[in-house]
Amino acid sequence: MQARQRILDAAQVLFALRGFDATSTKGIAQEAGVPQGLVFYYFANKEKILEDLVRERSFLPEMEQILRAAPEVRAKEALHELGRRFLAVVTRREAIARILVRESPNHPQVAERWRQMRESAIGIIGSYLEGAVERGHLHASRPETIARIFLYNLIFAALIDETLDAEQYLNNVVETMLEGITDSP
Amino acid sequence: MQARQRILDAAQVLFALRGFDATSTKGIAQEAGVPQGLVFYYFANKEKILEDLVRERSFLPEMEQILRAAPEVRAKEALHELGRRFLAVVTRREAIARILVRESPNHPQVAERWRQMRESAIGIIGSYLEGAVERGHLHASRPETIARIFLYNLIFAALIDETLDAEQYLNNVVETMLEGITDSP
Amino acid sequence: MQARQRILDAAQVLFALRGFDATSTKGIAQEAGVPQGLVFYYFANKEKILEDLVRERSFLPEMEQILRAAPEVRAKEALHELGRRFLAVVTRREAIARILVRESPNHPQVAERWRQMRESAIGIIGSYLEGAVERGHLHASRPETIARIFLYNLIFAALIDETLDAEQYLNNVVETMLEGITDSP
Amino acid sequence: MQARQRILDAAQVLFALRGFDATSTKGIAQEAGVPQGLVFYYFANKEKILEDLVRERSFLPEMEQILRAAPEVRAKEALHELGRRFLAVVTRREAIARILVRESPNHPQVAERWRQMRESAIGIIGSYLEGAVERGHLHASRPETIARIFLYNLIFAALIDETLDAEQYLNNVVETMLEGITDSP
DNA sequence: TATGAATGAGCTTTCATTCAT
DNA sequence: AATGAATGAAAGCTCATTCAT
Repeated sequence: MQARQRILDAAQVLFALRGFDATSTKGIAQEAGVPQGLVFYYFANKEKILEDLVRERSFLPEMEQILRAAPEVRAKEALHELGRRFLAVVTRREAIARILVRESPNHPQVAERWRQMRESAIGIIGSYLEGAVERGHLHASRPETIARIFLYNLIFAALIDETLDAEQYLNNVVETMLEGITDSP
Repeated sequence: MQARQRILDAAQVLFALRGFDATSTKGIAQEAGVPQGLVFYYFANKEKILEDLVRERSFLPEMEQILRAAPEVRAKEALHELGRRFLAVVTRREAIARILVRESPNHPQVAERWRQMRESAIGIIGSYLEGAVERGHLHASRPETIARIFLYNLIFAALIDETLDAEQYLNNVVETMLEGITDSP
Repeated sequence: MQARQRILDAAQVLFALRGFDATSTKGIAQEAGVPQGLVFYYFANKEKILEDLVRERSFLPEMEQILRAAPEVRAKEALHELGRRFLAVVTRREAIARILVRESPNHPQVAERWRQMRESAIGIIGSYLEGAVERGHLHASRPETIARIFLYNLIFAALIDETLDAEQYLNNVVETMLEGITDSP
Repeated sequence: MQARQRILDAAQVLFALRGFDATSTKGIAQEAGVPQGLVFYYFANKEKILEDLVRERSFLPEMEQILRAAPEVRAKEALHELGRRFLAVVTRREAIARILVRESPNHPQVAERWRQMRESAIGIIGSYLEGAVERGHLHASRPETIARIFLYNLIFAALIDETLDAEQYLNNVVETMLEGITDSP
């Protein structure tokens, strides 16, 4: 049963690094240090490795827990904090996060899980913003859209645009969003 | 010479649909209606098909031209317009756009071209915002970051999150960004 | 010990259905509802399952008993009766019969058992015909060849030509053989 | 294109010898003296090799031609002659004939072709017998059944019961059938 | 310039069998 | 006596690429 985890570990590393198609099951077995045949003892086929990987190791619960633990502070610090925590989770689970992003176009199950995670995060951040609005800490008429804009930028910075320094970009985004743009009359 | 274009057409469709790795050169030849051998007569190897594809068909010039043609109107309408035009270009060149997104992690040349396009768009949108600020149509202290936030959201809506209606989300984003969030004192 | 019989039951079904080569020991274990390893606890290898199957379950004794019980009646009715009984035995033990036919070319032990069964049946039917000739119920100069012709046709109808209705063909054969063909002088 | 015939030659030999399942495509390539990959250049999959083999090389036309050429002689000699010719064809095309017999249970297309051949032969032999009856050379009320009985025995002798000398058994069968059995009153 | 046959490495998967417990 | 994990050879098949013509 430990072998199964070693196979998942290896698949996680290789899928994140080279992508699903470019990773051979033989390569997974080697990286895991198990004989080739054992891969198919634990997983019916290569696709199932990916599915089990995202099912068993998606960090949805971890992310929800950490986002919900965001402190009740003024809006600016809270956005900073939520962003930092999200980036921290993504960094800690970077391999899975990259797999979710990369393999979504080809694997509906992965796409669905990835969507759930985004929507969950948006829901939590949006709820927080709503609360802040109700408590008068914040003026914002579309909290959910703000949450979405915020999250999409964090995902982009952390997982898509490799040239960005995510931490620093986060600061920019938070300050820019709070300052806002104002259409002059 | 027409055969070469047919091969690129076929590759464009199949790479966008299934990804580079999952597309066979035989499949490209069939889709293009040309004999197998011809693919390697025009392209040294499979990788070169992808490289030529993004080199010859990236829509950087088209995008720059259309973004620069944005009218000098009030900020809100201008953002709407820029967003609409960007979405229009991406929709018209959707296959290439998807290839840029999908294949970037595995192909540095693709990643670089994709980065250039993003940065170019951000530059143009940022310049516009700066102009608007200078002309007093807009209050904004970080025009480039605003442009980045704006563009990343459009890319996400158009190419990554399949569940979003890009057009409608654009409206939400524009209005939300212009309204802004205000950290209450 | 019951497990062993369950394994033989499963093997009998699957070998008859798909053939020996196309049946996996894992498939046998599943069909039998026993763990994989148990198959090799009871049988040294896959081949031995087949050998034990035809050794323990060939219906030679059953067939001999039922053929020998044929009543002493007029030749025509007796042939009908012998044929019907043979078809009944083959139908009741259809799986084994099909295995004998299918696997004979690849497994000498199976071929030998199958041959014994044919020869035994021919012997019994031939003896009966001889008796009938001696008692003057029948004119026939080569009883054994008649028995052979008769049996081969029944086997063909029951196990080889799937388009034939064995029961009806039996009637045709009996009547045709009794009528005979006569070379006109 | 010569390579394709060599592959079919090799498959014919090996399928007849060991059966379809026990023959590897690698083995076929080796026997044919071609690289492994070429097998799948000419045949989409292993099954298709078998299908093309029986489609292109079934000896239906050859058999029909040779059976139809049977001389107009007295019934006994004619049966001998038809039987000898059938055995000659089967002997000359023994590999294909064995493949038809062996692979019918697992491959419907093979079974169908094999059935067509049997029915065609029965039709031709039956027609001949009918003609002989009409010309008064023969007394027989069920020519088609006689043809069927006759053919099944030849097939059995030639392809199923390895212990029989087909030529000699043919003589036995012809004489026995012509003598007939007579149910004494 | 164009082509289809040829090539062999490598892929995913299956499988009979072994073995520690 | 019973079991499920482990093993590695071999299977069918795919594929990018080469090459003679």
